[in-house]
Amino acid sequence: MRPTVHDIAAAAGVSLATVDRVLNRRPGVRHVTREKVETAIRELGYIRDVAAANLAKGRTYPLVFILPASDNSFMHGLNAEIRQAILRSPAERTDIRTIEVPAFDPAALVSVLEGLSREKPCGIAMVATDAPDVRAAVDRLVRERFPIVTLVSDLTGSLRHHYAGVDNIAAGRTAARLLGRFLGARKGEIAVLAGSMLVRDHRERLEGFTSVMAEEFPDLAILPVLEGRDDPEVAHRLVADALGNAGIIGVYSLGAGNRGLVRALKEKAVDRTLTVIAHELTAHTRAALIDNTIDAILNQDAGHEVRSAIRVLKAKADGLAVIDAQERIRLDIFLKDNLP
Amino acid sequence: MRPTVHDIAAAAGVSLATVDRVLNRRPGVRHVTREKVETAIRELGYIRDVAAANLAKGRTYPLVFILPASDNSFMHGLNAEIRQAILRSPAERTDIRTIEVPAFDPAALVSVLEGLSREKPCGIAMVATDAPDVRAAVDRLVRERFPIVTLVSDLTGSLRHHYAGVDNIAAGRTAARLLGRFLGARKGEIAVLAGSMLVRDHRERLEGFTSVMAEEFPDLAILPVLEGRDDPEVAHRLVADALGNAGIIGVYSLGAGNRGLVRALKEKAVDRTLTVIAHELTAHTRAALIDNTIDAILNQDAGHEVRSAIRVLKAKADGLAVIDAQERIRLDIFLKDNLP
DNA sequence: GTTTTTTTGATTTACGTACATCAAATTTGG
DNA sequence: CCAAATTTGATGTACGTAAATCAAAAAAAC
Repeated sequence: MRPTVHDIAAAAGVSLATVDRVLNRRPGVRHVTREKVETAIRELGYIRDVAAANLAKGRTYPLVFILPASDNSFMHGLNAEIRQAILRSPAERTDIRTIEVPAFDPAALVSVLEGLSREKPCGIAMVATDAPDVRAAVDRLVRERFPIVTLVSDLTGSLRHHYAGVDNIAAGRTAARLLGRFLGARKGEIAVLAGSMLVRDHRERLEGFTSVMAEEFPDLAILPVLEGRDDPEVAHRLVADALGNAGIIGVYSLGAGNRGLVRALKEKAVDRTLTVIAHELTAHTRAALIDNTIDAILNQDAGHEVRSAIRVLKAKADGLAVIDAQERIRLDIFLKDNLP
Repeated sequence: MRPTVHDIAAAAGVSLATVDRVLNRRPGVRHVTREKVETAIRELGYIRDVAAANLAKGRTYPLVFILPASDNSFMHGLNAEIRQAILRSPAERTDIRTIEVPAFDPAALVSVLEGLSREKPCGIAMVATDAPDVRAAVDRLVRERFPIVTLVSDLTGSLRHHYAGVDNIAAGRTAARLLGRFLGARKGEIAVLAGSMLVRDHRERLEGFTSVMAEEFPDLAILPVLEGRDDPEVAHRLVADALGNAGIIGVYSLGAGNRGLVRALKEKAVDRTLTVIAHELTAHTRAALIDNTIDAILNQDAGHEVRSAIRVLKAKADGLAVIDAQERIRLDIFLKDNLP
């Protein structure tokens, strides 16, 4: 049988109350006594029964998710996954609240973060906007012992405990290699459609993409980036215009707004064999992959990201270890054959 | 606050004991009373606190993993992941035992399964060998209310509750499309290295591969399958021989034993531009991907499979729902850029 | 050595559920 | 209508931990 607090007390020759004081870092224990207890804990291999502890504490996990108010399929999906998680709240003892902040607005994000230090959630998940002020606010909260994970978009250089999202540089590199290999020995130009270069994940994807293109596919020239602001209408216009250029043989869409991209491709490129790689599996991109308008989709699974963020925050709140391999968010590559 | 059994008792106007009888399907409750309680449960939205229930029951989950005694990297990896899970046992209240059976030996597997119905584990995970006897044995255990999940290799047509593994037909199709697209417009022959056509997952991968090749890449001819028995030495000999054929421009290795494949490629194909797709990310295939000997690796994550199997078995044992999207084992596609 | 402070022990209640026991109430059969 | 059988209630203990109280013991300060 697994040892309990009683066994520890007996082994250390102290009372239950003292063991409790040590376990829960309560004051009033002499150093030598604390050592005795800790030795007993180590020797018996005691592990606190988290379920029993949470029961006794009546613990719940108030969590806050901070999301940008962006109107695109991916963010809608992310929201939906958080709602699913809220439905599971009773069973998971979580109490999840979402806060929407204007997208790409560091000041707004900072003020929300500052408000949180009064509210005392036991964990914060946030889609980070990359700015020095935000980094400072996050670091401050971490120092106040709030568990924080970044979601989808990271805040490198900050003290956040974990990042629940894909490696966007790797994603861009992968897109480049797929596109390059699919195009074989052909020469030509590549159009790149992004949302905005103000967003870190988009910048990173582009960075990864261009570096592999430059290193390994010198016959493919990358045209100036089209910034579609994740808006289908804007994306449509930009892509439609760009396709006037007959030298384009490939397209990489690294942001959202793919509905517009697909429409432009169907209107302007029926007679051409374009190779197209896009991000995020949505109803539109899925249909386009199936009808061969798109050749491959790179995806991050919003459901996994949300569940992982919750697991990590709970573990941090309890001071427990996380299974790193389990929490790595993988880059999904979908061809028409392995769609879920 | 979440309603408790006390609230249910009060709402239904019965005693705690009666609520308990209803909740735990104990006898001695009149039909009308049972209805009253069930109504109260529904109306208050009562959900049993599984942690408290397990605490009270002193519940553990004795689980059995049945694995083939195969000596290849993938099975070693799977074993390692199960050992990891065993290390987590105290925290997860599991009690995991593994049983090795001779590979590809339905009779041995059946006799192990029959032995289990006496041992009463609360769940069984097994790498299935595809045979009618096995199917029958599994169905028998399912009828005796044992939760059963198949691992890595499925047993379609049986009553198993869940399959923790990838869709191998989709994997084969994906391999074909990747290979076809990478080869572009080139014509030539494709060598296929398998472990054994007696294993269902290998048969399915081949089936998916050949069907996409036939449909979409008619210029590529598939040579007769080389059966390497997942053995590096055999694989090396077969591939080295096959590479005497100068018409070969691509290789698909759908089984294990890739160490031999890689060695053969390095010896015989230095001067040629072969496109190679292999299964399972191991130290050898990873190195080969990085040095461009292999172009893409398809992988199933053994850690995810094991953890998913455990989660599903526990949920089934408790009669709880599983999050389907979370338990879908995805096919990983690795290029050298998105290696973990 | 006495007082003050700090440390430790003993004990109790609580969390939400499971499960057992025994008595009381109700229903059923004859 | 009575006896037997069934159903229900009341109650207590247990699971492993948290957290509180108050008394007792030990250590530190004077």
